[in-house]
Amino acid sequence: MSEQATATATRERKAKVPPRSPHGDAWESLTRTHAAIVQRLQEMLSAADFPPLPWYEVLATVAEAPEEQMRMGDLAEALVITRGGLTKLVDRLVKAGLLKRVFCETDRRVSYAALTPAGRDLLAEMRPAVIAELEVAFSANLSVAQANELRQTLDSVRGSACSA
Amino acid sequence: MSEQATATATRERKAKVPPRSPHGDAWESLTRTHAAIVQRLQEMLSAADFPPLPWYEVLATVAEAPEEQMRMGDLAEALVITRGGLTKLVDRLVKAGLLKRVFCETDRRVSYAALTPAGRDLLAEMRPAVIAELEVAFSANLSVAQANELRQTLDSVRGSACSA
DNA sequence: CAGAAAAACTTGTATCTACAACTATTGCTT
DNA sequence: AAGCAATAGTTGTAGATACAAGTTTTTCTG
Repeated sequence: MSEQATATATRERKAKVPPRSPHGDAWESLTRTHAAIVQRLQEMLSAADFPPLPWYEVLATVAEAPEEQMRMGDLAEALVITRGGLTKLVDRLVKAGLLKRVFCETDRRVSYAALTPAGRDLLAEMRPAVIAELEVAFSANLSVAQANELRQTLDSVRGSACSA
Repeated sequence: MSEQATATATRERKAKVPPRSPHGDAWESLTRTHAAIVQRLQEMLSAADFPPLPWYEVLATVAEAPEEQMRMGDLAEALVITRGGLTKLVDRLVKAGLLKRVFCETDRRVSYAALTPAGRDLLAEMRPAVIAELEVAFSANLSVAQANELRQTLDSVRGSACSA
């Protein structure tokens, strides 16, 4: 069997590489679309003298949390970055006055990242710009209904990707 | 009482921050799902002693190109990374023997990244592992038909995101 | 047909991220 | 209650990426 495969491969080199699959193609489309939109957003933010995209993601995530504060570990998980990386990212936001650290009374190990007024103000400024950019990127080819459908599909995929 | 006061204060503070939008939610889902799957793939590759994900993406993209080679600029655009970044990425792959640089006869400015036999072999080894991981992540919640639909949706979004 | 402008790629630098080791605190087990 | 394991977060270091400036080759223009 592998003899035959090798012989075939010798004649037709590309046959050695397994073919693409529907799920693989969907992934390729997902990753390239993601990268393209990230690029657009970063260009826009940089042109408007806003902080980089990861800062926005932190602010937007913390703002959704109760009391506008979040445990470091939970925040890292939500953003899908490492805890070490988050520590330094939050350090920068704290230094910029956009977040403050809040220490837990009942468990001295945990610390929270909490929105400051300046952080809330900046988010309020950035959000419309980000959303406008996304509208341009999405709306041309995606109705609101389609956007919701897309979100549901992706959420379910993420559900299984995280659990396993 | 104080609960109500707190709730009101919270609501008033958050009112400064513009609300979320359907497209914004779709984007959030897209970016987090992307990150989650990347994380899974990288874990798998590292556990199997394979090179990191960007190497796979380079190999897979070059392998699809005619003659299994691609101009640096086109490759950078396809991967949605900067040309400077690609130069160094390809440097590493060349040093590992997976790619070779081919210089254009008619235009001495351009250079191609071309697959070596070792690069083709490695891709042939990695692809099944990557696809298997994606099948696990996707298949649980996505039929082949749904995967194709997802790909089409994302492709059309990318089309408008890139052109503008 | 010079000489400027553009194009393709590379390089230098500074920042950011991940990975692994480390500290401090809490929970569990006997 | 003592000691070991688990949890939460930080830090040190190495590697990777973006951004901007630099080099070489090609194209355009007067």
